[in-house]
Parts: sequence; structure tokens; C-alpha cells
Amino acid sequence: MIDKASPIPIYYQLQEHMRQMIDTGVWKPGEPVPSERDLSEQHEISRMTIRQAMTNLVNEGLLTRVKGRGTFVAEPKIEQPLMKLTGFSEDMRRRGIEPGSNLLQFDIVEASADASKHLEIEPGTDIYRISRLRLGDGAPMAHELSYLRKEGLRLTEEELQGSLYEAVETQLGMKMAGARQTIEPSFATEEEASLLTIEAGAPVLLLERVSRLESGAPIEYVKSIYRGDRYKFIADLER
Amino acid sequence: MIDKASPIPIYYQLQEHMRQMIDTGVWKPGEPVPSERDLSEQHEISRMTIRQAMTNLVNEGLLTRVKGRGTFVAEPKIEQPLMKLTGFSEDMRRRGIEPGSNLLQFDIVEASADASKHLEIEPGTDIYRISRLRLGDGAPMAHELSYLRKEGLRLTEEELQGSLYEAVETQLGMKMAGARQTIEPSFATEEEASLLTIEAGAPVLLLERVSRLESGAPIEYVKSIYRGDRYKFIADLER
DNA sequence: GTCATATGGTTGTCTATACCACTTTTCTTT
DNA sequence: AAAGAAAAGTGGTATAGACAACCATATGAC
Repeated sequence: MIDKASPIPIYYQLQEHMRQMIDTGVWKPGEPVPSERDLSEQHEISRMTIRQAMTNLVNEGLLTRVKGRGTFVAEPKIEQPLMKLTGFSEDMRRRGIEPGSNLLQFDIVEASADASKHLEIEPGTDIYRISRLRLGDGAPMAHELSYLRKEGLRLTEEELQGSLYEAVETQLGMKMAGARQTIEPSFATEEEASLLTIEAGAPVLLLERVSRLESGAPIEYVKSIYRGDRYKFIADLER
Repeated sequence: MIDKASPIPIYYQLQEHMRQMIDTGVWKPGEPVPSERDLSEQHEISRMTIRQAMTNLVNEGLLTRVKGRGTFVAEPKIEQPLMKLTGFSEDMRRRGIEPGSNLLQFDIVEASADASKHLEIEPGTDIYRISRLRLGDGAPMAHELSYLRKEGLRLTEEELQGSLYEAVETQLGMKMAGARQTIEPSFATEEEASLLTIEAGAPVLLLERVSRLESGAPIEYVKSIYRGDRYKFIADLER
């Protein structure tokens, strides 16, 4: 179950093992998990290492420690949730609109000052540039300009059709950790207006997103323009 | 500086000491902090204990560790997530802006068609209407028009100063479950423009939110206008 | 039965040490 | 001078042990 010879840290193996026990319901909310000393003896791992694994899960809110009593599986969170912002395709389908995509550009360019700042790389470094027109029932809904770090990636046009994130995770052997996204109102420029078949100066939503890997390194920087007259951002918030 | 005889844990004393060095600007963002081994010798504290203090600060986002290079004071985060179910005030404070509020209206009215639809009640039912101008560092940031179901609630002007959600949860004995929120761009009308001290036609964000109780019943319907030039919606997305 | 006490189990804190992986600097070789 | 190798410094992981603080339960005296 836990391989001490593995290059993967022991504490991490144990941590993920415990996470699985919780996720799969083998360990149920409110129930105590084995004590640190028990786990230490069972797995022949130092207690400090056990603690390192458990501390991470406590910080994530999956476990609760009570001095003198033990460590327990936390009740499912209501407090510190994650919010979901629906992706374009999913969002369109939810409204009964058929999503589509037109690839305008797909090439390798030198990173501009803007892109290099967000991707935290040196300006001039080679990066992927992907320019796409997003469609709803055939009509232009948004223009999306993505920049991806090139290192370690070998993208083809085919992969742009499928899930870009999956391709990245497979090729880099690392998972995406999350993203930060900002939304602000703006006016359509001449160029944007012609792409979206709207009038220049029409209200649009400017969306910027930086996605990061587990390592913390930014991998993707996206700048999108959404038609204000046709598109509404919907966010389901939990608490 | 650090008292080993104190009942307060050593790691905690060191942790708070380091926090102070950062808060007061003695240690500036981007600069390296003393290495773990240095601190260990200086304070005659085991390196593992030093690490416990620093790990907490890393988890809080105040420090950044880089293997092989050192530990650094993190760049201050200005962009904090908004998309949790937090109110305007909390959101502003997170960005280091002093929130304020001007109560324009607070009365009981009969539900309009629009409000009754979102609150899922009969049109004409009595509901609270709250019109507020939201301020950031004294300047108008948004206009917020809220409608709340009246049943079971007895709101006072004082409660509008504090957390509205808390008051609702206390009085109804039920927690808020979540909300659905839409965001779209628009132009400021004459009336909105004068409230927000911007020009008519300036870009604004129109936000609508329906908050629900655990029972599923909608309790609050909010329609807000945010200044586009001053406010950016920020969402932290997890996978 | 009731209350006080002992006892064993739990997490919390702390030490001292060791080795690894990575980065920067320094020194050596060419 | 440039290139390469070695050394020094950094955080990352792991061990074994110790004592403190706290909790529940069993055991005892009354």
C-alpha cells in the first residue's frame, strides 16, 4: 500500500491513501480515524511523518483534530466551498444552445510583455497562441485568445477539439490546480466588433483567466471578449 | 524576544514575530527571510520547530518557499476571491479597501412582478426593499437594490449595518445554502450614473443574485450596478 | 451509589540528527 | 576567457525519542 522505496514522499502516499478512504466512504464523517501512534506502528512510519500527512488533510478541512480524544473525519464542508463557474460549452448546452468553435489562429509566437507577465516567463520565450471564435447555434458569442507555455507541450490541432486541460495534464504528467479569473465590462473595439458581428462600442465582457498547475506555475493565460447582448455569466455560489 | 519558558508555544511566538516583521515592512515583499538554519542557530531553536512556524506562514500565503534558493516574503495579494457567498463589505476589506454604505431606502413594499418571480411568492406580497449605495474608501462603487421575503423576519436599520446574512440565519434559525448569480455588461442610465458619480453611458456591470435557504426557498433577490471603471469581479476556481 | 483518583490513550510541542534534491557560488581546468 | 567541476547553501523529507496537556474510563475509598 505504501512504498518506502518510491520516489513519491511517504507522507504524500499516506495522505492520498487517507483521502481515498474518506472520499470512498470507508471512513465516514464523525468517525475517528486510527490514532497517530497506531498508524505509525501499522505502517512502520515515524509518527512525525504521519503527522505531516494528517496535518495537510486537517488544513484542507477533511480531518478534525481534538486534543486528548483523537482525529476525526470532518463533516462535509458547508463553510469553505469551491465555486463552480460553468465552462462555455456546458453553459451553452444548459440553455439549449448548441456550442461551436472556429479556430482562427494556432501558432507559436514570442511572448509579449502582457503574456509573459501572467505566465511568469521571460518576454520573448516561445509560447502557443490559440485564437478561437466561440459560437452559439452558429452565431458568434465570444472571442477567445489563449496563450500556453510551450515547454514540455506538443499540441496539435486535433487536441484543440478535445479537452485542452486533459492534453496538458497527460503530456506534463501534472494536474491543473485551479485558476483565477477576472471579469469586467468594456466596449468592443473595431476588430472585436467585426469578429462578433456587433457594432463597435457595444457593451462586452472582458474576461481574463490564469490557470495554474499543482506546482503553482501558470500554464495558461486566456483573454476573452464576450458579447454583452447575448451572453450572461452564471455562477452558482456555495457557502 | 522569544521566551522558551513561556506557556505559549515557541513556534507560535516565532510565527507571530515573523508576521510582525512582514506587516511592519521590516521584511519587504520579494526579499528573502533568514534561512531555516540561520534562524535555528540565532534563536537556539530546533530547525523542525522553525519549520513549523514558517509552514504556517507559507500556508497563509505570507511566505513562499523555493527549494534550493530560500524563503521569501510573498507579494501582497490584492486580488482576493469574490465568488464565495460573501457580502460586499467582506469583499472590500479583503482588498484593503474600507467599505462603506449609504442607506437610500429601507421600507416594506408589495412585490413587483419581477421580484415575486425571483422570490417565488405571489405578486403583491409584502417584502422588504433595501436600496443602498456601496462605498469603497468613501467613493461610490455600486448601487444595490435588495428584496427580502418578509415572513419570519423583523429587520431594523441597525442590522443593515452588520451582516445581513447573519441576521437572517439567526432569526429564521436556518442557514443560507447558496446563491445563483448572473453578471452582464451594460451602460449606466442617467439615474445610475448620477448615483455612482459617473457619466451616463459608462460601462457598468449588472449583477443579479438570488440567495436560497437550506430549504431551497429563495430569501433574497438583489440587483446591483457596479462601476466598470473601478470594480473587477474576481473568482478563484478550483477543480 | 458517589466522589476522588489513578491510568492509559490521545494529540501538541520540541529536540537532534541525517540524508536528499536543487540552486548558487566558487574554484579548477582547458 | 570559457567551460566544467566541486563546494556551499537552501528547502524537503524522514527518523526516534521525549515530555506536556488533555480526555475518557476504570478503580478505589467512603
